[in-house]
Amino acid sequence: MHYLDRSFYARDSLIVAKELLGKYIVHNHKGKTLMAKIVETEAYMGIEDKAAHSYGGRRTPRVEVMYGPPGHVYVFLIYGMYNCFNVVTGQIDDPQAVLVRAVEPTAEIDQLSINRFGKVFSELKSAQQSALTNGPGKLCKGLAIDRTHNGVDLCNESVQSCVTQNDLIQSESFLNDSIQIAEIDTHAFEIVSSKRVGIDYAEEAASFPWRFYIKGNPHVSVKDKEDK
DNA sequence: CAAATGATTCGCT
DNA sequence: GCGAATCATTTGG
Repeated sequence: MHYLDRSFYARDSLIVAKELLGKYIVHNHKGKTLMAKIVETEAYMGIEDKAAHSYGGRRTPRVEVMYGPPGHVYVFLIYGMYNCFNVVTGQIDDPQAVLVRAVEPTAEIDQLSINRFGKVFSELKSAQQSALTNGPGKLCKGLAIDRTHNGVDLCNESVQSCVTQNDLIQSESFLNDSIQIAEIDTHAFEIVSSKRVGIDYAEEAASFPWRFYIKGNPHVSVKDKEDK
């Protein structure tokens, strides 16, 4: 197993979106290691992508992290109540990102279940069990990711860079709630490309096949007909 | 199954 | 003020 380094993220969003499939989000949170496999992503290509928050070079406080270095987390609030977890890709001042739309729980499933529904997994209705993390808002709730994680560095080197004790304290508290993405296994799978979800306002960009998911995976949020 | 609907906050015009 | 990279629930076939 190894954590992805910054060079992984410093590429075109379309490439990173595909290569993030099968990787694992690892969230060290309140003494537990919440972990889940990425099974569905969407690429947002920045300035020229009408569906992107950074379309046309829009640079507001909300989207500022997208203009920063790759390998950082962009979390935004959607519809007043749900968080969406994104990874900044590309280069500085090229505001691209990948939205993670669905994950498959692989550890601490009771903790994910409690975060989502306040009950352990075995007490959930079967509909709730199968919909635990199959959507961008759902996976954030399950993995305890919210806007406090906006701007967090996925390639955190804070331990190595500590000089003073104060640095160390800060880095430990950072490590207490760190997010990283790991490659753990390399099972083969087929990738389905499809239209992105929820961007009907984006005119011709609404039909670009910039959503990617693992074919046949039961945790994908929206499946194409041929994959049902 | 699919479609309709209400929830609820923030960022921007 | 408006509408959003959503979700749970309800309603109807």
